[in-house]
Amino acid sequence: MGKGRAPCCDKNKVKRGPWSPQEDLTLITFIQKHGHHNWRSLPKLAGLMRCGKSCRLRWINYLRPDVKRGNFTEEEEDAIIHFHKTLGNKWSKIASFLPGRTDNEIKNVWNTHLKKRLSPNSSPSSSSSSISCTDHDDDKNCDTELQEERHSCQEDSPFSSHLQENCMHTEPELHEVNELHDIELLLEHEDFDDITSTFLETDDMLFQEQPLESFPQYHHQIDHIISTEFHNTCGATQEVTNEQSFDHPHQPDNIPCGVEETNQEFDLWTQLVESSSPTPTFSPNNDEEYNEWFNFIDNQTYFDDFTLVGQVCL
DNA sequence: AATATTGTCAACCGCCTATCT
DNA sequence: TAGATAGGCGGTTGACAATAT
Repeated sequence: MGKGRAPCCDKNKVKRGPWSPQEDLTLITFIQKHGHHNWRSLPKLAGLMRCGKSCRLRWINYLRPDVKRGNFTEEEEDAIIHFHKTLGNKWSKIASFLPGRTDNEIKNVWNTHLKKRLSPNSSPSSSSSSISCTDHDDDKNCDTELQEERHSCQEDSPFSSHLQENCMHTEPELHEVNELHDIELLLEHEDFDDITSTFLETDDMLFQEQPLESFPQYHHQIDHIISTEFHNTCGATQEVTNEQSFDHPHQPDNIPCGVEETNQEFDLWTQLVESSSPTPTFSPNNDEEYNEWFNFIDNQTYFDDFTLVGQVCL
């Protein structure tokens, strides 16, 4: 091997730059159908001319169903400032306290807004440099402080109550909701609005049932995606929920089908993907059709045997 | 109205770490 | 145990939009 690492992919053969709607749809559809066991091989299997890393990034930062969109609330910004004091530029760790927010997004917000907000008379680095654990090689201390932070979050949080709830994860999170029972529990919770408002835009409809018949032109494709083939792909011995084909934020990579990943299973996954019918290609004829389909996909976060039971908005 | 400047954020780069063989 | 590989992370870039001149 030559000096340095081999590139993860041949840069001459992969597309770069902004993702097209068509590519987004292809990626979403593929992951909905097969999950993602191996980012490197995923683009090839999905028929995308993209680097695996690019697919992963696009999925995690933009397409993943539980990504929260929209402006940061004051509570979230305060949280970022607070945790940045403790953790420094550990964006992924800070993101673990803010459900639905990605490290990339938090980093951008810090660099574009918060740094300036704090900087009029004090240098941006001063806040973090004063904390011992910002040293990158001191992760043990950081982890200790992180745990203390989580602990303090339960007792004496500097933030509002609903942020505490997010931090504590005591209530069912939306990305965990795939049972009507859970939804009912959520709806019954007295602070339901507070809880959901941290995940959803205010005007988003929760758990809005959307009949497949509304999209006759895509009925066949949709039906195909959520067909029993999904279950077959995941293996017959496991009780499978479609939720499990998605990333769970800030936890180890989701293992489709809820099984421990082994190489054998990865090989099996690859074989199944290759042997299964190709991921449907979507060719909306116009913007309207595209938007219709894309919105529908947005709403198709969780399925339960062909029945749409929940929505996590983008 | 045209141009320059500034702000925003998605995407890329390259390094580090964990895991596998 | 060492080398290879994939995933993850933080820093940076560049395209585009918004605002100022």
